[in-house]
Amino acid sequence: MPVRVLLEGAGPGAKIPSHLSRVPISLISISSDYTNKTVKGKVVHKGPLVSLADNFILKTVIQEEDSQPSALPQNPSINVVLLGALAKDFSQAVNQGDVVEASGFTVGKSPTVHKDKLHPCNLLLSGDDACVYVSRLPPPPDPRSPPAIKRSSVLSAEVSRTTKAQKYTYVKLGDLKAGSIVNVYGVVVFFKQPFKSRGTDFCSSLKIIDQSNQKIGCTIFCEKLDDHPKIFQIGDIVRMHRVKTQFFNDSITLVNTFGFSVVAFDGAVGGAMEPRTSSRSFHFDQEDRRTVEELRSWAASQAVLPPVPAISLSAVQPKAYFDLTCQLLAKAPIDTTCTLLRVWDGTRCSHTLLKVIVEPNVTEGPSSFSTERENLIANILVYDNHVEFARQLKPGAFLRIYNLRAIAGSSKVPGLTSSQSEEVDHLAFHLHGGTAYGRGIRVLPENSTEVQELKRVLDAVPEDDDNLSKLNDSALLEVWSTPPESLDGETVECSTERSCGHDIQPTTLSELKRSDPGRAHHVRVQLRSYEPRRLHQSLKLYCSKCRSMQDVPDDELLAGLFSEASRDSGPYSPPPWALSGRVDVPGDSPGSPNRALSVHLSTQLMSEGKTRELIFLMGSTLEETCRLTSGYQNIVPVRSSGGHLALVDLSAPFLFRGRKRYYGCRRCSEAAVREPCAEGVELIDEKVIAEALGVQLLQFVLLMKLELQDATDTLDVFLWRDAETFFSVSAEDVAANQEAQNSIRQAVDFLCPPGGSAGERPWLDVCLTAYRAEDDDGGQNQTCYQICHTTITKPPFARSDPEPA
DNA sequence: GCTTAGGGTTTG
Repeated sequence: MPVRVLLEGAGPGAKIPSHLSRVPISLISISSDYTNKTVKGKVVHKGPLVSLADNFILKTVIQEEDSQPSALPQNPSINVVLLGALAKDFSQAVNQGDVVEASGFTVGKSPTVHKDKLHPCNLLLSGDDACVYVSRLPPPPDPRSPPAIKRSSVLSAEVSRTTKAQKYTYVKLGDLKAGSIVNVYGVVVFFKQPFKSRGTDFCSSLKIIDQSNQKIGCTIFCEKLDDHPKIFQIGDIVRMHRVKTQFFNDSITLVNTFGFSVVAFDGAVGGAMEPRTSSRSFHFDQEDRRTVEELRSWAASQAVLPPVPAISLSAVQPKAYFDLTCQLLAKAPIDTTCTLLRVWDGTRCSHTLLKVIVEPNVTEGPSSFSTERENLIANILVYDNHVEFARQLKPGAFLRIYNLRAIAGSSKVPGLTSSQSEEVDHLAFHLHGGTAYGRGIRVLPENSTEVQELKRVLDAVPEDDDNLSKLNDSALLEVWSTPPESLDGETVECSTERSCGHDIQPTTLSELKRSDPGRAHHVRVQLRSYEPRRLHQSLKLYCSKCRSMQDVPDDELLAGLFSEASRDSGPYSPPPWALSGRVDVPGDSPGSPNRALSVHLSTQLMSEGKTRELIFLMGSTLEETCRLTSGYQNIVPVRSSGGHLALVDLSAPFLFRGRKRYYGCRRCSEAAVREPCAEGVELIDEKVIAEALGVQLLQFVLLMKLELQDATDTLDVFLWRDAETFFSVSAEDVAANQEAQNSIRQAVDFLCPPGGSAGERPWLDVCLTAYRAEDDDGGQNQTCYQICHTTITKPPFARSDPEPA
């Protein structure tokens, strides 16, 4: 068994072999030998198990665990690619949050280092030597925790749970009876972050609802914060195991009981199914996935959910209560009941922010910032019970602060010296004492979508010394933010243009929703939001034959496939039409040696002198293949299989042409290595080669879901068939070059500025078609909308190219 | 040892 689960106290044999010694992730490098070495880390990302024709591959990211909690904002993380049975076992046995130790790995260069900024190397685990150990250790000793006997009982409960593979049943909230122990699912409509109770535990308070429309209050007592529900916002979905029902004030409430566990999920329809849990093992199958999806779509269609009060600093108005997602830059104690948190979210508040003077030398983090930066920093005063929590926060942490109050110009702010005049109408922020209204602070995990989104906004803020582009203001904004005065009015300048030629009057979204499908419509709208937020995920591979759509594999996965393909090169006989030889691949750095790889060429092409037009290349790494594209127009990677030449698995590109890579459909291709017919063919391109190889060529497409908005309603529409027209970019270019990717990012940021309010979003003239489509469950027909014949005409601000002063 | 809290008409 390549994945071994180690449990403390499980006896000999459940130990990592003593001849192995551990290497810190930070010290991993290409040149060293890692025989008898291990790498240990916490699984911070676990990718899906990808099944290939005769293999499995899985990508994960592990992070070095520091013995001191939260010493650094980020410990070193490294990509790990697992292949074969190991990938399958890992997928089943290991959960995000587990600590794993790997041995028998090889070290390669990480092809995604520029994108993910993780370790420059990756680990490849494949073959018999590779092994992953999963540590299921009890929690670190805690002075307040009960003696070991309790821990061991918790641990044995854990073991029996994992071995039994229990099937859980869930009770609908409308069917709860007092005096039983149940498992439930629900959508969160109210929550309080865990707070210290008067007893021994922290207490979380939730209210959840489900399709039975019954709202149920839940109280969770746990000593460890990590065992509490990880709720980030209203609409999140929780699954709780082993809660007891009891009557209080004439209604049923839920309280956790022995063996309690909870998993939380983002509530967004179509969002990631990333479980938030501290459980070391938990059951989650297709049925659970469906339950979460059903709750998501049910909640989305109901008006039961209170609005999420999350806004950015740019949208804050005096006296408002709101939730803020932000990064902590610095903090300073004010007095025993009050602490100052200095935070930002990358957006500029439209009101001047109050400055708070603190005593010198008490600030943790930078004590001052540039004037420009100061204008983006909100000063938050947290009081009473929150002071204790704030003390544990480290500058750099990403936070969500709930029920913040914006207060204009109070001269009574503690720490404001008497010599400082009252600053009228300057906004300060208060987190009042107590937990009413869910007041509290939560540290958001680095890998959460919330933090990813925030980082994107923060990254877009110009550097400190920049003489800040003044493009972002008045004159332009006024043009963009003027709402349409009438639907046919010419008063609004729009940032898109229709090219459909339909002679129809613009309609409102609410009218459009009432009309029958099968027609085209013109609307004037703003872009309220879009998915996927990570734009590279909008690039897909589409098969025009079977109409399937799939994600584009990332380089980490591809590198693993190439590495795997080069591993098992048994003897083979090249096809009769091929001329075989060797090609020198230069080393990747000046000192490193060249490698000679086997290549096969078409005799016919050779005879025509076309030696550089097409090679079949064996045993290359992904990187080497890419490097050779400068010398050969078409490179088809091949391997030996069953004594013959075969294509590498169709999960990998079957063809490299310059920076472009071409994929084939695994379902519709009957691939074999054959000689292309080059007679009378001007240009040997992907189509010629795909045809020769029996490959059904996949097409790069862009697929996004946009939420449009006008004064009457909002509407989810797809941008797919005409996505290239919309962005004036080809999907193939997006797949191959960064500039095309950037142009989409700029366009989207222009249509929907990060952190921007509705007033900052330009108006768009859009042509939509409405059509009936079967939904995923196969039964119900639903009306879908697609943007067509529409092009963005206004170029985004050239932020990187400010006007000379 | 088997409590703790049980939202909410919002302080500084």
